[in-house]
Parts: sequence; C-alpha cells; structure tokens
Amino acid sequence: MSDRVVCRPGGRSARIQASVHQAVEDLLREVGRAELTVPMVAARAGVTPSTLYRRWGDLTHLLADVSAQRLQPDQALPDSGDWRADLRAWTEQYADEMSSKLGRQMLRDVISASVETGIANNCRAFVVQQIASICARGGDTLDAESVIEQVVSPILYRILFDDRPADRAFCGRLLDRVLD
Amino acid sequence: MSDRVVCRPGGRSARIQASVHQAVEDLLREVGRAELTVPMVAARAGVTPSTLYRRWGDLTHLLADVSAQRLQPDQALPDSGDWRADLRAWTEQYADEMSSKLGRQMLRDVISASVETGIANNCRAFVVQQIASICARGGDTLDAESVIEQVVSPILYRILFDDRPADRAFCGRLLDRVLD
DNA sequence: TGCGTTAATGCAACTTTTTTGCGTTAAGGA
DNA sequence: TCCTTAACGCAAAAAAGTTGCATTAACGCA
Repeated sequence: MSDRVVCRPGGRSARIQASVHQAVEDLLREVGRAELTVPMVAARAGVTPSTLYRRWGDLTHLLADVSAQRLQPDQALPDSGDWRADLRAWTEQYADEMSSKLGRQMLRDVISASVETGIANNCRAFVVQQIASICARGGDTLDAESVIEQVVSPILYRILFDDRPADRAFCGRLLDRVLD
Repeated sequence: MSDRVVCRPGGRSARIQASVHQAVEDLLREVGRAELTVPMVAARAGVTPSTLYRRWGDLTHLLADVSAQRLQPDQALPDSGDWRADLRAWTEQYADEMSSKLGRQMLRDVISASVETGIANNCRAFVVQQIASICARGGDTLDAESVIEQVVSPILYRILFDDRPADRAFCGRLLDRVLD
C-alpha cells in the first residue's frame, strides 16, 4: 500500500517505484485515466502486474500514490514583498491547477484512497504549510486555518460539486472576504 | 449510465432498478464497500451481471447512482419557528450524516462518478434547495450561496481531507461566522 | 383490444483482469 | 562473506468484464 512502511527501500524497490510512477504519468497523458489499466502500467514499467497488485493493491491506490507525490513538489512560493498579492497569486494558481482535468482526477483518486488510508490529510498538511508561510509574511494577522475554511474549501467544493468554474472572479470574492 | 435518458421506464426496467438498488444497499451493510462486486450485486438482485454492466457501466457508477438517490429523500425540514435554529439543526445533521462511514463512501462514489457525469451537481442543487428554503424563513437576509461557501464547503473539506472531526463545535463556529 | 417495433434482458462464449503458490533474486545485517 | 528474508518474476487458476445473439416485454398505433 502507498502508506506502508517501506522496509527495504534500497536499490530495486526504489527503482521499480520510480519506473512505475513514471509509467503512470506517461500513460495518463497518452491514453488518459479512463483507459488506464494495471497490466498496461506494468508493461510500460517493465514489471509483472502481480508486483503492482502486491505493492499498491489496485489502480486506485496506485494513482492516489502518484497523485499525492505530484501534489507535493510544487514550485517554490514567489515572494513579491506584498503578502496579500502572494496569497492571491497562490490561490489563483491552486484553483487553476485543481480545476484542470488532471487536477480533478488527482483529487478524485486521493479522496477515493483516503477513505481508508488518510492520504488526503497529507495533502492538506502540505497546503496548510504553504499558506502558513505566506501568512507569516503578514505577521500572522491572518491564520492558515481561516484561509483553508474560507478560500480553499469553497474552491474545492466548486471543482467537485459545481458546474460553475472556480475562476479568478470567484477566488477574488473569497479572498476579499477573508482579508476583511 | 445513471444519467441516461430512460427510454422505456415501465414495468420491468423499474423493477430491476429497484431490485438492484435494494441489493446494493443490503450488501453495503452486510459485506461493506470494499468487498462489493458487480456479480455479487447481480446475484442478490436476481439479474445477470451483463445487465448491470450495460445499464451502469461499472461498480463506481452504480454506487454513485444509488448514493445520489439516497441523498435526495431526506426527511422533511423541521420548522421550529426560529430559522437560525433550523439552520443549525440542519447543518449538524448534515455534518453527522456525511461524516459517517456510509456518508464518506457516498461522497467518494458521487465525486468519482462526477468527473464525467456531473452527478455531484445534482446533489449540490438539492442541498442548495434545502438551505434556501430555510433562509427564506428569515426573509432571505442570508443567501444559500453564502451558506454553501462558508458552512457546507468547510464541513466537506474536513470530512474529505482532514483527520479532525466535523463536530458540533466546528459547525457552530462556521455558523456563527456566517450569521454575523 | 390486438399487432408490430424495438429497448432491455438473459444466456453463453470469450477476453481481460486479478489472485495465488512457489521458485528466484537481491537488500540489509551479522 | 554468508545468512535471512523482503520483494519480485513466472505461470496457473479464479474472477471480473465484454460481446453477439436469441428472447422477452414495454410502448406506440390502428
């Protein structure tokens, strides 16, 4: 499973994991999520399907694992000197990224796997950390928790449950509210 | 598919749909979501698996269909005379329902299927309608959209991405904010 | 009511995916 | 270097998913 303790992470295991992750990312672009299968990933990665089934359980958990890792290494936070502007920029980029087809798929996979594994909690922690570091620039007059509740949550709700887009205007309205 | 136009809804089709839905609900309680399979549902419902594959496509869409229907016929909204109290009661019950294991599974299924079908949008519409009817009691001094953004969204974010519970205290804090 | 049309289902053969047992490989430790 | 064993490859078996064709029964129409 994706959250298991890797008991023997040296050489081979790490090599296979990297190969599999790469295969998933490539195939997601080439054939799309709907057509993706475990045997297909295995063939591309040069391993037997049984390896994937044993390590990740099923396609959902494998995709969740890849997605969770993809969610981590965003680019470094830009610092314009104006923390409010930085927060605006971060929010708009976040909304944009999550609204994309790939972003929605990642959300879906992470949520699906999260019912048992709590992998989504890690993604949240990462987002909190990014927001907190921006808020710190403003002397913590605004806390990350408020941003999560009043900005991030409504954006994700839009993406997941609403046909209307989480566009710039929407983000701006949410930010105006939380920034007093 | 769940959102297809039912061209011939009379007699048999309706009977099969009811039988299948019932089978899903029963089996969800008996064996749980993880062990549920299409052939299992088919056997319980007394139909062939191919019927399910043809009508619903796969297990995810079938479960999303059942979940979406389950989300609709809640009990009638209680009217205590105090619309703010009604909103509080509705919110707490909603959070409670969605926080349960079954609730989280339903959210997961609806979201998963929603990437293509937009079935989640229907669920949102229903929630909006319920909230709006409560807000109407207060002369629309509060609009449903605000409640969605500032109360429902953070609750669902908690359930989906956070280990901490969406408990009474949390709901209360959100409501206090939106009620000025 | 009776009849024709055809959507929807049942059945069975077939393909693909998933599981499982067992032998082999290679990482980590003594 | 050797030993232990986690992780993998392979292949057989089980299960799930697909598809073509025959049958059933809903719906429209006279």
